[in-house]
Amino acid sequence: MSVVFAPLQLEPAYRRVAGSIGARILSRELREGERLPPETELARQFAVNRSTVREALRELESRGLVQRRAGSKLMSVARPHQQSVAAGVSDALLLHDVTVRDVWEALTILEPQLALTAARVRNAADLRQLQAAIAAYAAESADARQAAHRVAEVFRVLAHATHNPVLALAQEPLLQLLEPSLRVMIDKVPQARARIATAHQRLLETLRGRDGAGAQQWMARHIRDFRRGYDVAGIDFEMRVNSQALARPDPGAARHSSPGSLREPGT
Amino acid sequence: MSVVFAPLQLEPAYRRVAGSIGARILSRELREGERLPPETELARQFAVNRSTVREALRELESRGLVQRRAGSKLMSVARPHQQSVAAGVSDALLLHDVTVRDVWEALTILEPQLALTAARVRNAADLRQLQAAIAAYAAESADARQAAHRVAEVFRVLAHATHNPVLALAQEPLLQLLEPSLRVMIDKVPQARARIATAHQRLLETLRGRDGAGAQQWMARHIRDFRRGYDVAGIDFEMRVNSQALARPDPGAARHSSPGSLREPGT
DNA sequence: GTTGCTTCTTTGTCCGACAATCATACGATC
DNA sequence: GATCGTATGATTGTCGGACAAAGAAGCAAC
Repeated sequence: MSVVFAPLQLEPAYRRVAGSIGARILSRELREGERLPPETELARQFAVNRSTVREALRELESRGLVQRRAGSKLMSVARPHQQSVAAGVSDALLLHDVTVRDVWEALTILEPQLALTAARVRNAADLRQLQAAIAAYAAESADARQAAHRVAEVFRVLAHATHNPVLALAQEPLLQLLEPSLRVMIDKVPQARARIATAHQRLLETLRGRDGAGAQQWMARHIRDFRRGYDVAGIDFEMRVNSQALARPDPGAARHSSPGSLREPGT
Repeated sequence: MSVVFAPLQLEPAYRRVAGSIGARILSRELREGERLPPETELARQFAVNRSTVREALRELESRGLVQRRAGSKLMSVARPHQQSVAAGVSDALLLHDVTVRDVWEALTILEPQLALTAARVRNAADLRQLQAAIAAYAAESADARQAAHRVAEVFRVLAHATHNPVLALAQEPLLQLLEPSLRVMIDKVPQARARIATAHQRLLETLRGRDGAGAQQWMARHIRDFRRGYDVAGIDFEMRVNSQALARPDPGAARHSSPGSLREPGT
């Protein structure tokens, strides 16, 4: 074993095609919304078969870099959607045996800081959105599934209020992993709903008053409450997060206040 | 517009095939390492053409759910690799116009908490890894590119020491986005290397002594130093993070101490 | 034990084909 | 003039078949 060679790797054509197109999108040479040539044309340009192009397109599609706009046949360049990216992260974490404790601990670390930041930089529109999201939670008290979803939605709006896409995207997988167990907790612990509502109100007040420290504290308490609720509900903290019912916000539904784009164009 | 219908969406076959296989992996019905049947066999079972199966496989492949093991032709079930998942997140953030400030702010929020947690739960092996990573940085003082990479590596080891895959995976995109600008900073600011080395030493000491508060403080200072370095280097904080030279840890290289699996089997 | 050969399997890629669907243009109808 | 129906062309989704290249496995030869 004195002479060693690096394993030379010839990538298959479909991956090189995907890489080539992907690189152009990443470098912004192809802009968002721009339409890709038809498959036959791509095949001609790359001098490969259409089947090869199609395999490449499937890869780009699942990376969220290209997308078919509703009612159109041609692919167009897209920016990966927050929730689909987060779904990939959730899947990965799921398969890596993440426990409820792991998710809860991450929330403990992230959310209070997030609330603190939001309290500092939030604007009037953020406040309105937060109020709306909180009201939506308060209005929905029947279905535990819905309620859990609304709680997650409040977190989303809060993250959005930080005006930092990095934070919003870092949080999203946590919410997706949290929701299933949260649903069970809300279902089993009667007093949970009221306690959550109270926390929401306090958060809204502190954000309104730009009271960073207060927001931080109330968020910390909010998250700590989750843990107590889990204990009462008899949810094992060391259990792997539930794979069955992963909460994926419906990508086709634009009716929520949830931000589809990570950052609004005007900022 | 009184009568409305939901748009009925018939998914194409290749996506249903991918979904079907993917669901079985997610539900752990197919276990990691298990080999998938050959494409022709899959085509037979799903009663579709092999081309269709191949398109489905490309999607699963790019989601990291299946993988070809070195020197094997058959696909085998895999767990998405931390760094490939994070690369997807990085791409998304890049295209969403994330600025250096956004990344730095997220680091400010996440890293001190991460250090605090690591100081609490780290074990002897973590300490050794951290020491090794820090030594690797100290040894490499020529190439700014290498140096930036080693700094990121220290962060990775630290996150690993929290024994929480969620935190490790949340951090990874930040590191990938940070590295290019960090490289420039280290290159342009002579005193940066020494300051980083000092921070590393303090971090190591505090972790050794399980001094959570100390670790938190030194990490906060470490990150704050980055900002000062950026100012000195004349890096515009409002600039979009550099797309060209995204730092992707070489996936084929297992020589680092960096954890390939998010969670070690024994935990 | 290594080397060389053969056979089989499986993938990567190609070619050609066709129905279904969308875009567009052009009349026909009210 | 606006709406509808229809013809036409472009494009995708899917299919069938084909073949070279590369591992895998077995077996013989050295």
